[in-house]
Amino acid sequence: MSEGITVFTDGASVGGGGGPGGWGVVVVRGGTERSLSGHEPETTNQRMEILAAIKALESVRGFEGEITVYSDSSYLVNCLRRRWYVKWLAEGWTNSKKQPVANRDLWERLLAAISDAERTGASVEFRKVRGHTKATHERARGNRLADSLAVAAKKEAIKRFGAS
Amino acid sequence: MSEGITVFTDGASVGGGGGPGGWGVVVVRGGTERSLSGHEPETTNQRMEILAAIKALESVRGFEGEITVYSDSSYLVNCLRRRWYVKWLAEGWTNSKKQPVANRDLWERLLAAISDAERTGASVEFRKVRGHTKATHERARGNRLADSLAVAAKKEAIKRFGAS
RNA sequence: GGACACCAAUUAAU
DNA sequence: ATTAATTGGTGTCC
Repeated sequence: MSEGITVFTDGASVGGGGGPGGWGVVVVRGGTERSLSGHEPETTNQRMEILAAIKALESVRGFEGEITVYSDSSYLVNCLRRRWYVKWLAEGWTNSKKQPVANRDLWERLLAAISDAERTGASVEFRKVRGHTKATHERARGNRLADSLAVAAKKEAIKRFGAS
Repeated sequence: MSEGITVFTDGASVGGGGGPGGWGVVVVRGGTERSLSGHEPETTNQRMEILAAIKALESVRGFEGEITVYSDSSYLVNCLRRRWYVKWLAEGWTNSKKQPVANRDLWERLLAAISDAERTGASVEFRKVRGHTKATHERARGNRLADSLAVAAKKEAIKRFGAS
């Protein structure tokens, strides 16, 4: 029987606004855990949250089964669960204020990654987790791990590219 | 030639949140040092930091020359250096979260004190110092002195008005 | 108006 | 070293 994959993602950036940032991903499959992370010289917290999800899906490409992605970003999770993107696609990538949707490049990559996964036999579900919880259940632990990776990656970015 | 004035300010309060608190100011002018302090029965650390700066400027009223105010409060220093107050004034004293700006009464007194000093021929500059440093340079020493005064004043407040 | 993140600093408590 | 309280900022959407 095909066990599903559980993924935890998180992003971090200096100042929340423009600056160095990092992302972290923890992939749990069966009893094993894999983690990835990366950084960027100039980004935002939101971009890192989206990029983490993209990297997560790209890292499990070809998997046939259920993929559950946990994130503490309502920005990311609501886009998928509440299907904001449907409206964005229909309206030519403008939001409810008629402004261009931010981070369109990453949203498009993410939607493509999801489509790709589903085309090859996976199902993808996004779920919200509370960030910064002291709880001990797996979701909380996974989120903390992803957070650690993101923060470490962000620090690496600061070291390489200079602080804000 | 007119030597500048250097001022060190600090505030302290019980619990960081509401409680008794105190402030301390050290004024260095030429070779001489003057210090002031005071306390309040119910205040916050932030209010004490602002009040210390107000008291400092009021204590050198009429001075014509450069006044440098050192504080370890980024709350205080950022407001002045990053000109948060310009936005607050323009937006009717609401912050970026559309909430009323906290401690408006003290900010207004401080801005008035600065205007007053500049109107009478002084220039005022705020600078950040790291708090609780063991360094030996003058800024660190001044900050420690101001800190001692603030803490002593806070203790006096506790004695007079009861602990938290 | 609502929501979730990201970040900064200070102050304290043990 | 960790937990908790205050203040401030930006990123984004509905």
